[in-house]
Amino acid sequence: MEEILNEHSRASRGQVAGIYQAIRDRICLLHYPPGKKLAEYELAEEFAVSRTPIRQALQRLEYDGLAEIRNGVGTTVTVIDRHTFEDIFTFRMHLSELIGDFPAPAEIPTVLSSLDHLIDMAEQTRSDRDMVGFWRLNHALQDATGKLIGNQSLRETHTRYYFLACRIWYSVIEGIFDDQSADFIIEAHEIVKALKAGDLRAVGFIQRNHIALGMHRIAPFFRSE
Amino acid sequence: MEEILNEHSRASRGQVAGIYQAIRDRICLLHYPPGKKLAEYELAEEFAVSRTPIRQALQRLEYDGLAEIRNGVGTTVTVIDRHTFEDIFTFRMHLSELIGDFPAPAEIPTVLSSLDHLIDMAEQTRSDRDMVGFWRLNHALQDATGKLIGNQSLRETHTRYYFLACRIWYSVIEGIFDDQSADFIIEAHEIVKALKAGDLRAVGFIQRNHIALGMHRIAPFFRSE
DNA sequence: TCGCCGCAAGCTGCATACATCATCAGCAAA
DNA sequence: TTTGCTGATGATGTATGCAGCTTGCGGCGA
Repeated sequence: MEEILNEHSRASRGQVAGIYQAIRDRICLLHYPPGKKLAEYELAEEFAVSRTPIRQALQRLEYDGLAEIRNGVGTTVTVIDRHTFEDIFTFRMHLSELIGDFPAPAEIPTVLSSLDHLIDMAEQTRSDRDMVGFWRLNHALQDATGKLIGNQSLRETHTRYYFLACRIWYSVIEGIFDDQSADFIIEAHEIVKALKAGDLRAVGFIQRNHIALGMHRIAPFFRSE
Repeated sequence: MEEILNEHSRASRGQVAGIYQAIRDRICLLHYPPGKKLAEYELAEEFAVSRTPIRQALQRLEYDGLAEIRNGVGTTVTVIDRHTFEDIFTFRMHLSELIGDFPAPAEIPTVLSSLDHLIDMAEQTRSDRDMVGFWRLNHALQDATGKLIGNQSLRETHTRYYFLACRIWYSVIEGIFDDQSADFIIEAHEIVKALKAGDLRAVGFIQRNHIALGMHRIAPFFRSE
């Protein structure tokens, strides 16, 4: 399988960042499902580097809560139980509510144009049932709304827990794709409307409601497990 | 100079955690002031390990936002400007407000007894003008309130940004010790009262108000710089 | 005297070898 | 049959040497 993001092509400086991102994306896309063993030596061979930068990337992933390193045993992708799942989604809902408390730092027209583009692509991936494309659009939406957050700490945390959460809904995306992609487009449209009205607080609430929708949509899959 | 927390005494297992904690505490206590160079080789010699575990600890500190690693230059303690300072404190205020939204996971009586003990010690450090002791009590209060947070993600974030913030007020503690220590004791008492009344939401608001007080107390020091 | 170029020193980034730990299969004794 | 020991195995943890980057100083030329 090809790389989702061909980031680890740059040669000397900052290999770790690219490797980290590549592995993180694989985890989020369930190419590396929960419980999957992440052997340092194998990854080192694949990325054509030594174990050292791989270890750095894995340690960052552990710090993110995406991987678990046990001495003498190995590194595995973390398994998320229902309780943790609800914790993360609930927390993200609260975070989104805070967005409106800070003035937007980015230029609104720039964000609006990227949102327009994003909506167009979303219509396409929806009709194509392109899961990976849809997943990347979620990244893009996350990126766009992140630019509207006027508090650096909130923005960091917002991003951090997005990456913890995105792989969860991706694990059940097959069963909820129609609803989820429809809501995605609605969400993007609503955000555009809110932005045009200059109502940043509404953006946060729209996102919060959307996270809640996703949470209730995913929850049944956890109960059945 | 002796270690503040003698954590790096344990031999084989998890050296990194102890080293990380030791360096973090030094940064928070301004033993390593902003801009201070953290040379891997020196630290390796001091902790009697190789550069490898030192590098791990420094990378975690960088991820925390406490250190900055630049290739070919060195690792330095980050400098916090006024804007970042306000971002962090404001965000922490919002986080504290969320505490009341989740049921307390810990047993209240346990927390209450540790708070009682904490108040006694606070009176002592206040009359002794014991800055380091006071700093450790802040850690303890952070720990105690952390046990009241019923959402793991919120708890993690709460702790994370505490460590980013605590070194800031410590840098000006000399000028505000009397006010700060007095408020600390008041805060602890108020939290005890709120807990006895079963009003967890009040705990969050008390903490929020206290963070705001600290923020306004520290802000003038930034303006003069 | 001023400015530019190049080299050298010091630091982090990376690769590699070795140490240590956790696990389990296999065997022997109760 | 069960239990407990033991050695092999494969993983991560650590030490160390070298490569590459950044910076500053000194020398050289205008």
